[in-house]
Amino acid sequence: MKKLSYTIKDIAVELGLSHSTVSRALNNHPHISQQTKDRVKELVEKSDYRHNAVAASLRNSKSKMVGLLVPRISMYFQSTVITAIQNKLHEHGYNLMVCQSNDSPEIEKELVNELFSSRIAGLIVSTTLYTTDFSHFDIFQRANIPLVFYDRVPKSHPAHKVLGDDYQGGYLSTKHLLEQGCRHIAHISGPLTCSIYRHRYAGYQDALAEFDVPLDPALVHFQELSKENAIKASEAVFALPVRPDGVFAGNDTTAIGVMQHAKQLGIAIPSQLKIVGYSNDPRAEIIEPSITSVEQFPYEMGEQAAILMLDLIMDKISPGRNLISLTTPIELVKRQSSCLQV
Amino acid sequence: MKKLSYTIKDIAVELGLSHSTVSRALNNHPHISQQTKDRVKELVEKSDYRHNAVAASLRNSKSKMVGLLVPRISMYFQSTVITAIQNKLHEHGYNLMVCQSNDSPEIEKELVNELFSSRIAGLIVSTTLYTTDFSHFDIFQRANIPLVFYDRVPKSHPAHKVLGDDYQGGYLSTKHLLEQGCRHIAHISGPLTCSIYRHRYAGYQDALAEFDVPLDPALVHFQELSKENAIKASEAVFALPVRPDGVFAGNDTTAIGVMQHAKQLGIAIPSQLKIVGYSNDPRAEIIEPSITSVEQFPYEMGEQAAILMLDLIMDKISPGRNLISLTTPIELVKRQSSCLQV
DNA sequence: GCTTTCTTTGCAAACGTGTGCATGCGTGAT
DNA sequence: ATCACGCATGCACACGTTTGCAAAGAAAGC
Repeated sequence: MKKLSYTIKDIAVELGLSHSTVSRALNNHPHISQQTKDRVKELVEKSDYRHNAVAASLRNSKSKMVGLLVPRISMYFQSTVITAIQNKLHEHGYNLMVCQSNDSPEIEKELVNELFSSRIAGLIVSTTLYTTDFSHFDIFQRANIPLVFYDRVPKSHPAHKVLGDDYQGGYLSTKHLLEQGCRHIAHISGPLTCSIYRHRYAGYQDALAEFDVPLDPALVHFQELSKENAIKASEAVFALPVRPDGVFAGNDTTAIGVMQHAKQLGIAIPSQLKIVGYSNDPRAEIIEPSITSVEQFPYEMGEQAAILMLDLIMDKISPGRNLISLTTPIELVKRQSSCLQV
Repeated sequence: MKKLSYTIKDIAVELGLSHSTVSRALNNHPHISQQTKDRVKELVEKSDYRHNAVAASLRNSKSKMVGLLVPRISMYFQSTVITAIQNKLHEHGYNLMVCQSNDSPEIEKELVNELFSSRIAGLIVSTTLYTTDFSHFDIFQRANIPLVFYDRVPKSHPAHKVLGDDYQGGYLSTKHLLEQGCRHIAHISGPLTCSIYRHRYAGYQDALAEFDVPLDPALVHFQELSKENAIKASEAVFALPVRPDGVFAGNDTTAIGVMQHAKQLGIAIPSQLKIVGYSNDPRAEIIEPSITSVEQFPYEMGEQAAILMLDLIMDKISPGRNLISLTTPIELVKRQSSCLQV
């Protein structure tokens, strides 16, 4: 009980065996007698010996760790996805190494290399808002290590993807506002370098076109979705000669910011202004009036990404050229902010 | 460009050097000529070689990975702490392996062993609600691997700790309600197996005593802090012959549940009932009326835990005897739910 | 009793990196 | 010419585990 670390050699000498026998006993190798296995496992149980995953990983060139690279851990959507991924991986004996890029492409690139250094079994990624060059991820594909993108995915980069139906989210939100009578719908969303915002914008455009409502560039804002930016954009659109009667926001933080600003201006919601947010943040149903939002089912999305990753690791998927792209459905949750009657 | 993994040997033969020279060149060893270092680094730059942290970790018995074990990732408090820890560790070249126990002591024990298996440089833990036996953590101390608990910490187990001032939080919350005139203050909180709830309860008791208000056992509920449980406890206390005029809730989810239930009963807030929550969840300031809550500064707490961990790893602060216990202050954020005037 | 077969175990190499020690080379002093 | 010395590099082993192969012993068939 005085050593700092114990190895299979220690228990081998203790039992008068070779370390190979101990290794095989612990791995339930069929050529080892039951008696020996029992002796080994009994001693291991009551000792401070713990399997050294580092040594095993080196020897096998196999790892039980999956990397996860996200822009920010503490956003509601992301932390729920992480929860799901962690639970699902743990079910299958895998661990998770979590890194955050803080939406900086430089940090992202650095972390990709660090994660590769750790010889992880696979990498799951949601990119930064500004990642347009995806070549730093290619090392994983060249090394034949599974790589799965989710939510924020590369534009035209060949890779496995799990994504929400952002086009449909944008389309349904805008259509809903149009059906509620809105004709001047502002769109305050994130930078178009990012896949999800491009798709939502496309849905917004198509819905407008369907209702023969012309797109007014003055009503469209794209920037990082902070509360401050939300208020700035809000000030801009409410200063226009024709005030908007609807807002489709890129997330719920923005929707909340717009709503609070509108309240200050004395604009009645939903009668004078209707608002739709995105992601169905817990705050959306708590605020008054409650905010209509697009549910993305982040837990299910995380599970899908994890399952896809596990399948890729286990080689259950033909390793050839077939790239998998899963789209998880969204659901428009209608609340008071956009409907006179709910 | 056809191999799957490259090693220092590959670039050694490419340059006509030995792998030891390459290793030393990459580590900036002083005995290697600048010319050789440049040649090595140039080739490494343009190749697919990446340092193998697994092999280095085995050779050095040193790791650049810190483990984090939390009950649930996606709670606001925890995900903020994780964000802080990850950022701080990354500043110093360390990575983070995140596991969640889902508040199950069995899973926690299992994960502690898995984390040890990965030969992490240190472990940061917030325990489950029900962990009363902490012996599964001892292996880290016996192996001289830094171990830091935060928030939910062991009762009388010798270990480094970073904790919020839960006693003060409980005391100030209750005192505030008393000062606002409440005399029948319900306390709906988490299981007393968990340190933080014990401390908050002690603060609650002391504040009551200070105002000569007797503790009414019927007003005190301890269970897992879900919304469902909040409503159940709420129903119980509002069915009492003397209705409570104040509620000190163990978290904001509970405070929200109580508030919504009270609204349904037609109880006016804050005039007939005053409510204080805990953790200052983003929802607390958004709901109407906004909820008074205890800010725990989770980002600062995470940073402190990470800094302490890094100090332990680097300085090897004599890990046996001097146990460090840091208490981060709290702040009562007064809002409409508890004050007639704000 | 001898050979074959099966069961159980040990030996030694390998994974990729880091490092103590030895080695070789060039320079300058004696 | 010899020696000492500093500099740059190579050799070989170690970290702890897994695994192909060999081997020893027992059981079984002739």
